[in-house]
Amino acid sequence: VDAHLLRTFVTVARRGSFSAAAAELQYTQAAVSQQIAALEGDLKVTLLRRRPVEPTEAGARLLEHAVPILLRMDAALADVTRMTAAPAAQLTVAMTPLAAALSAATATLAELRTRLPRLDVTIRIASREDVAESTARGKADLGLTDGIAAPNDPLQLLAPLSATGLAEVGVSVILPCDHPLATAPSRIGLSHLADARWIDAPAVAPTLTALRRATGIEGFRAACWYDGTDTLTLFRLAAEGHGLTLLPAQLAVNEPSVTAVQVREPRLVHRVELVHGVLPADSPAAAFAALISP
Amino acid sequence: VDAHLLRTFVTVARRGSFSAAAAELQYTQAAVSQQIAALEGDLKVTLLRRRPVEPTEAGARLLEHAVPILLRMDAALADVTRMTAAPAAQLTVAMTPLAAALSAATATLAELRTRLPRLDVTIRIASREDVAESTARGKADLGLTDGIAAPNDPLQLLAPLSATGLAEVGVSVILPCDHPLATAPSRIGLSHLADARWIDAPAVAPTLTALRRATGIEGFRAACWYDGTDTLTLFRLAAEGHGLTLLPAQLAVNEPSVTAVQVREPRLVHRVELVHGVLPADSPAAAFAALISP
DNA sequence: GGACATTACGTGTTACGTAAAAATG
DNA sequence: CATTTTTACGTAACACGTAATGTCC
Repeated sequence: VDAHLLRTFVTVARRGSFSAAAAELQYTQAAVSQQIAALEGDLKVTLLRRRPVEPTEAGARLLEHAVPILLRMDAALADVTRMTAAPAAQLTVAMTPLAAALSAATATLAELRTRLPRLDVTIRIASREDVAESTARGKADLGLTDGIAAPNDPLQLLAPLSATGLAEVGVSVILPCDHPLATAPSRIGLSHLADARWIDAPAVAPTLTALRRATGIEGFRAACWYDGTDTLTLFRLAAEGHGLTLLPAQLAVNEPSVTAVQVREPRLVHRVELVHGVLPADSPAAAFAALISP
Repeated sequence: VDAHLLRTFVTVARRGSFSAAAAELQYTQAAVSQQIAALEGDLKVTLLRRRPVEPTEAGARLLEHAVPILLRMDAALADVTRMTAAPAAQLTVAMTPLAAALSAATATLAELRTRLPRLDVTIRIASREDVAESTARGKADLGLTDGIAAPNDPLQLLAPLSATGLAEVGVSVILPCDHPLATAPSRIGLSHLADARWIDAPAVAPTLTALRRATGIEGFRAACWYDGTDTLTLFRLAAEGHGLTLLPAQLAVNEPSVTAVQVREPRLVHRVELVHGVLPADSPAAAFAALISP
């Protein structure tokens, strides 16, 4: 039961093919076959059905563990090596679209760029998963992520990272201007909207799963899916009545086709957090964190 | 960067000795030395100071990752093998003292014992860490743990386990009868007590850390530590004025020397959760879970 | 000097690649 | 029949044990 057997198992399951996994991992097909056989022999369970290659029930269960394990091993490696690595002349910050919009991060990075001209600053806008994963794996020095939560509650992140809260703003329901509720009282309870049509836009807005968890209400079923990261597109979908979505009011002020109605109950905030592994002293990453966190 | 290098590293760090770790892991001292050398070579960092053997800064950081990684690997192994293993004639349930007191678990187990006389039922009372860990590792089939949280909020468990809430009761401050607050209004706000003397009894009562997290208030400093698992002893310590503690009121009714004053604010509950990995259908564990959960 | 960690060296196992066989659609 | 996985086998690397050497209280 070795770690890199898990890695090839995960790769085979993801790619759905022994040969493809072998190519990705720089192995022979035969080697991959042997590794899977060894793993199945150790556990005395069939993990994959062949032709087509897909995980069995036991394999699926193992995947649920293996993916976080491998992520954490990469994080451990990145964390430890970062402690000794020379302070790089490079700073990569990954952030979700809303984290960028709701924090002073991009402005602070611009400031840092002028103050340290020799520093190579890179910004990566990505989904929440990508931000957490690339920060944990050390592909980014810092991450900025967002989500909804009760006031002062930290976000629940999957990856093993330190986190500090940066900002909290109220959340609002984005409605088409001609929606019946748009002219209603300026604040609204979410419980009345659990049965409405919602847009699931996990890369931009809070996920509906997070919404259910934060409110404790089932419902919030998706009528429309949007996998992109563009806020404008999301507004247009909302304006055209494809469903509701939850965004900070300040983002909607310049959008004439939609109205933002603040959520009164339950008490929720849209929260931005800075996440990071080890921050070596005197590193650009530590400088940025110090600039942005107070 | 192999998993079992991590295992020997953790063992060496815990035991504080290469030879002791070698004895525990059934290796030669030389083998352990080589493994640590290999790990340090891979990471290009010194992980341990020798004589005395203690982790360096980098080593300490690695430990923070390594321990959960190894726990999760054991959990993965236990989970997958449990899916195929024959339904055992044995049922081991680990629980914290308060989980036992606040749930019908022991009664249900007694019932199960009479209904399935051939079943070998074992109860293990242990600390929260032990319950979580032994359940994750498969040493126990099920665990019952407790803690304080906001109403309907799940407990935050470290181990990778499924959890279902079983019970929630109000929390009360346990005071000596002659305490000034004992005769005061029957409900009290916790914020007034942040600066009081508290007893840290992590195995029985909620940990003070959990208290700070749940209330968002710093403070709750310990004036007295109790590592045991006995509720009566904790009551005596509270009665003698060594400090306050937080327990469900119903446990104090038969204790003449202490009074329980319910906590009014913030809204907190003492919550009991059933935790488990995979529950094979038709297993005694699944039967118990079905009996106790609705 | 004694306990403990490291280095040196020999050996058995393992893990991979090449190549041939089997299986599946 | 072609593509993909499995099996067979040779080789090279590795990881461990034994034993000798080094090092710190």
